Amino acid sequence: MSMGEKSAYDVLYERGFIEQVTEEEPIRELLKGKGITCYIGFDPTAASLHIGSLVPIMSLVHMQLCGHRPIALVGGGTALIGDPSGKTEMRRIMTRDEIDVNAEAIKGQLSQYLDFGEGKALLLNNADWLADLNYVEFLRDIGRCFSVNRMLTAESYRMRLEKGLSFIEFNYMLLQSYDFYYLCKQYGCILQMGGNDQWGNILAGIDLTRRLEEKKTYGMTFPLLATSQGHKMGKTEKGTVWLDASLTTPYDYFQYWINTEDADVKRFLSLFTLLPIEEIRKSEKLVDSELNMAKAVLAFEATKITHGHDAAVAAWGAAVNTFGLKPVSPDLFPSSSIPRTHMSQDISAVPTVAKTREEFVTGIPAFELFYDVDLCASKGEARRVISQGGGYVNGEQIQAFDEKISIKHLNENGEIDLRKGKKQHRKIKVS
RNA sequence: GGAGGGGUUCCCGAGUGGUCAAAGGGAGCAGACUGUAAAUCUGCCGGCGAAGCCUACGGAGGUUCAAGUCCUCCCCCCUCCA
Repeated sequence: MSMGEKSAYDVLYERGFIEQVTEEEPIRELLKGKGITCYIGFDPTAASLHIGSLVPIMSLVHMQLCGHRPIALVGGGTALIGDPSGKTEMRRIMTRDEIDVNAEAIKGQLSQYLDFGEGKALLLNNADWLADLNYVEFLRDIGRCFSVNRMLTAESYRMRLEKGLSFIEFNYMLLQSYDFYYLCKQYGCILQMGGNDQWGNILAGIDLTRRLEEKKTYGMTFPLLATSQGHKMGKTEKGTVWLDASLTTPYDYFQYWINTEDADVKRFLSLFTLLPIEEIRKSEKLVDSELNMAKAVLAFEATKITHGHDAAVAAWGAAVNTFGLKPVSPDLFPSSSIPRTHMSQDISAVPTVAKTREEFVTGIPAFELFYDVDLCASKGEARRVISQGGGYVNGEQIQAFDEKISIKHLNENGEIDLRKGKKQHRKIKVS
């Protein structure tokens, strides 16, 4: 490795990934080399990962880029139990089938980010070794290594002792510890990473591995993702932004990032893009329209990583057309592949609904159309929104909620542009 | 197993038998101001609708002209005691 090259630790540190490590110096040394095997677990509690998982995912991406071997562990087995960490109450217990379906979907998603080619990374499911454990054997071999007294002092459990904690959840820590032990033994994994709420579970795994294998292992946690407003972006929050294109379109995904608060731009560029940190640092002093360009770059690069270059370009193009997004100056973020000039009128990324010409001959009341194209969740909401001045056809504010939208609103391309508020567009293609 | 306290609309949380689609806060949506930002202010915030109707307060029954509010049984959660 050449002198100037950054180690994985340096990269993760300077990009703001590291919240806590078990032992800073040894880990720093360890990551200077190559071929370290590390792992992060992903819970298959939903059919798709969401933005909250992006920090762990990106950390694995960096590890791989630095020549290490990440293991992405889908928690098909642990999900059967339910992790109480960071939860204020017990989660619904999921069925085996639900979890299996989710686990498969998540495997596919992780493949978008990591190269699971031979020896480069591993994609495992802990159901493979947890589901068939024998209870008595497990208690004798693993259970004896855990002190209940000590477990009760863990923050994640202490919190739950106020509200109630079931025995099944109390065992989660043992299973996750067993995972680490297992991965260490089978794959030589010596570093477990995860969100900061995983700190207790990670420490427990390190202890177990030392007791059973007499091997030294390490842990690292990431800050839990929140906006500078303190809003969580977790999956239990409203408005979840999924990584699956069918749940959150690339266009909406792009829009999510471009709406980033000013104060978060630099941090998010560091965490969610692969742009060189030196270029990102320069974004700190950007203001006004240049800061918005930085947001465009953030949105573009983040969308590219998740949905690919073409989808990112399409989403960018739609933003240019719809919001008059300015092209990014060539001297800002030179490493970004964001298009720097306007291109042809491609706003295909704006959700489009096909309609027949007949439907518009007599005209359709605006509120019904808003409901129909899914801009509003109910006709009642549509009435309210339009009555309050939040409805637009072709950029013109709609005056009455039952105003008829008809063929006279068609533009030269045979389209009608509907808009709710400032940001939510829907295009109607009439044929 | 015993005693007590709870389960309310997306979340938290108030709720005297009628004036409860249900206070208040948060989230969300829209308007103004802006930079597709934040902050702030304003309006909205179960569904369908012209009035009005329908669906909701853990579940099932019951009392009543009328029940989130009373009774019975069941389910779940919490606290203390065993």
